[in-house]
Amino acid sequence: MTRRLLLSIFQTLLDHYGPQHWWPADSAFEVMIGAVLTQNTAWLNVERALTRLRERAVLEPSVLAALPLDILAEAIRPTGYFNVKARRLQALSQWVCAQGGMAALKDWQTADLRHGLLGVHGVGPETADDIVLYAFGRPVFVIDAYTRRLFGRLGLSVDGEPYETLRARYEQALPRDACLYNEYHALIVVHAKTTCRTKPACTCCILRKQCPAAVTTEGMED
DNA sequence: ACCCAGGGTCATA
DNA sequence: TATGACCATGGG
Repeated sequence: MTRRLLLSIFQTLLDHYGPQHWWPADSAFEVMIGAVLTQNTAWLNVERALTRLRERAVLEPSVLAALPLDILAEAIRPTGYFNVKARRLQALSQWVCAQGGMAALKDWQTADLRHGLLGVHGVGPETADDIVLYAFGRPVFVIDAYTRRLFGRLGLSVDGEPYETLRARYEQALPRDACLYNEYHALIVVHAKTTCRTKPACTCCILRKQCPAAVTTEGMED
């Protein structure tokens, strides 16, 4: 696993798509809410739900923590899984309040933040890392389905590797830089949304140069 | 009509 | 530990 290769891939994506300035939100707490709402859900629908929450003036830990579940579920209806996510948002909001609010959480160590978030119902590894990186600006490398697919195609991982294995490997290979991880994950997502989903894409996209497998699979694509 | 989207939990073997 | 069912709306 070469740092050079990972940085070269990053540079190619950055040159092509430009800085993404993630996460799109007005506050750290809104990042947390968005992270839960976007679970297996298109971001457009998350924006609709966030707008509805804003209209109802409930985008605050103490308010959300006490909001009746049916009201909350109705507000986030556009994201799908609204009953499930209503409970998750409430659990997360109650946890934030119990820890003394967002300001108190900003003093926590990165590992404690991660561990604490993972203890909240409905917050798994990816959602926790989205929050740690994009709400608190800590250097954790987020692994999502796009990351798995891209790095898999580039020959940097194999199918079925556990989340922690991948995260540890990429964090070890790259400098521990929150700004780098921020842009890298955002660029992977943007790239995935604007490129082919079904083909071994590195043979037909801007990352062709960096893809060792492109040599062996060359000619198989149209 | 189909597939999938910036996942996670829970029950089962 | 490893699958599978389930959650559910909206866009292409």
